[in-house]
Amino acid sequence: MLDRLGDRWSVLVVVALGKGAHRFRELQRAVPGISQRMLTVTTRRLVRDGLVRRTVHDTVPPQVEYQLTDLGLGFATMVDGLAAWSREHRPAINEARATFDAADQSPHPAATPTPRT
Amino acid sequence: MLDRLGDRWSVLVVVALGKGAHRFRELQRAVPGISQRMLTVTTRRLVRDGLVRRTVHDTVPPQVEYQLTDLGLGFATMVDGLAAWSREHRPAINEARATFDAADQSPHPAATPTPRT
DNA sequence: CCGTATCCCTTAGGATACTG
DNA sequence: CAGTATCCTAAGGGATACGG
Repeated sequence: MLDRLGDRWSVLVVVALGKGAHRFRELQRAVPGISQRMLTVTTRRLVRDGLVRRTVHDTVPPQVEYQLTDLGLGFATMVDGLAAWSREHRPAINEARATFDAADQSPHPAATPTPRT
Repeated sequence: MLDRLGDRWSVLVVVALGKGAHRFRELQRAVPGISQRMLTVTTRRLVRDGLVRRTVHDTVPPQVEYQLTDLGLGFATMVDGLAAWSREHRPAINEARATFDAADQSPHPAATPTPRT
């Protein structure tokens, strides 16, 4: 499944569905920036992997509902763990990036005695 | 960091470094299939994010060592959790895929039975 | 409303060659 | 050994238009 993680949209859709079942349009609004095409592609992939169940209500205006399966729920839980970790450590990462970027943007200052503090 | 997860090579490199420090070439061998270019790109990204520390030993044949920082170690732990989960559930996912694939390949047995081999 | 199919552009990333 | 730079192809993904 590490390859499914490599799929940015899949992760976001799973997170969105973790908050409850959604219809197609709802889901699109719940995942800002996703195009109609990618929503279709992503949902199909998730359904195929057994992480999401797709229910079609054959009403007058077509209505399709997407919800996590037990498997998908487990996956969502794992992803939430990752998300929590990333939130917790984002500051540290941002600091590391800032330090790194500052470092190689001053290639040749007369004296750069490792400016610390 | 969810975007770093979306980076397949980053994950694999972190996992490899989770087993100990490595030199450039060693790392390349430890991550089957990665090209020299992607190894460079990936390691730089990880160093920038503060997940990996890069140590240059200025010996006659250049020698560079990569190792996880504490931050990287925490990340590696999370990823291991994911990997464990995926291993545990791979059978279920494969079954779901097989079922799905079998389902939409026999839509209408009456005519045009989708000549497959 | 819920998709599917087409066009098209941007990017990831492999192969290769060269420097320190 | 450890990269860096260049080239080039394939895949990802947005915009749009059409079918059920």
